[in-house]
Amino acid sequence: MAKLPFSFYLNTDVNSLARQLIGKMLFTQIDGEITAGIIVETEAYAGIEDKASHAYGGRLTDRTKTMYLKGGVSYVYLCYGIHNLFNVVTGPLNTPHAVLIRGVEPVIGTEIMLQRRGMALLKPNLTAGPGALSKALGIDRTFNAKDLTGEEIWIEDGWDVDTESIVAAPRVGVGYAADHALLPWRYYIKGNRFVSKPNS
DNA sequence: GAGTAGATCGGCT
DNA sequence: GCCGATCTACTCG
Repeated sequence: MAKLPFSFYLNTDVNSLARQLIGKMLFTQIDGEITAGIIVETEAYAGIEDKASHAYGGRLTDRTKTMYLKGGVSYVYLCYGIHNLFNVVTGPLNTPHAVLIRGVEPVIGTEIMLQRRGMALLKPNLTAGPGALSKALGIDRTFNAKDLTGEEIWIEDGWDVDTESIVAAPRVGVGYAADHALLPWRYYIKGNRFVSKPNS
């Protein structure tokens, strides 16, 4: 097992990258406690031309400026005032492409994840859904703009998922994006229990 | 099990 | 002021 190299994140094709991230292992280390899970669901957000993206039309604010960074850092932002959503920034500098991680399957530190979520039993909803997985892995806004090859959060190779097990479907919760809402830019492992609810 | 409301921050119209 | 890349708790059947 080795961390994915910096060059992995510089791919300019977000959709290709979103698909490649399926089956990878996402790690966090907080106060010496390591938790990790296999990525089973992602969504691609393609820069300034994607109406569902925060960077649509070149929008640049304190929050979204992270997306304009060089690939290989995290973009964590607050949604609905409550949930921290974790994205992987990809592509070269000033190309605001990002991949939203929507679901992981717990592998390492399951006890710690349960504790963070205040749950007693391991159920799929521990880490199914972007808000849920962030909380389980201990990701909050202090992880924004972190180097994904560092010591606090990183990604390694995980499962070998064959192409036929990866399904492409429309993205979730972006109905407002009009003609871009139906693009099949959501990817997930067919039949996996930790894929978020709507659809699957 | 399905449907609805509440939580609560950043960025628009 | 309203709505969003959401989740949970609470109601009613």
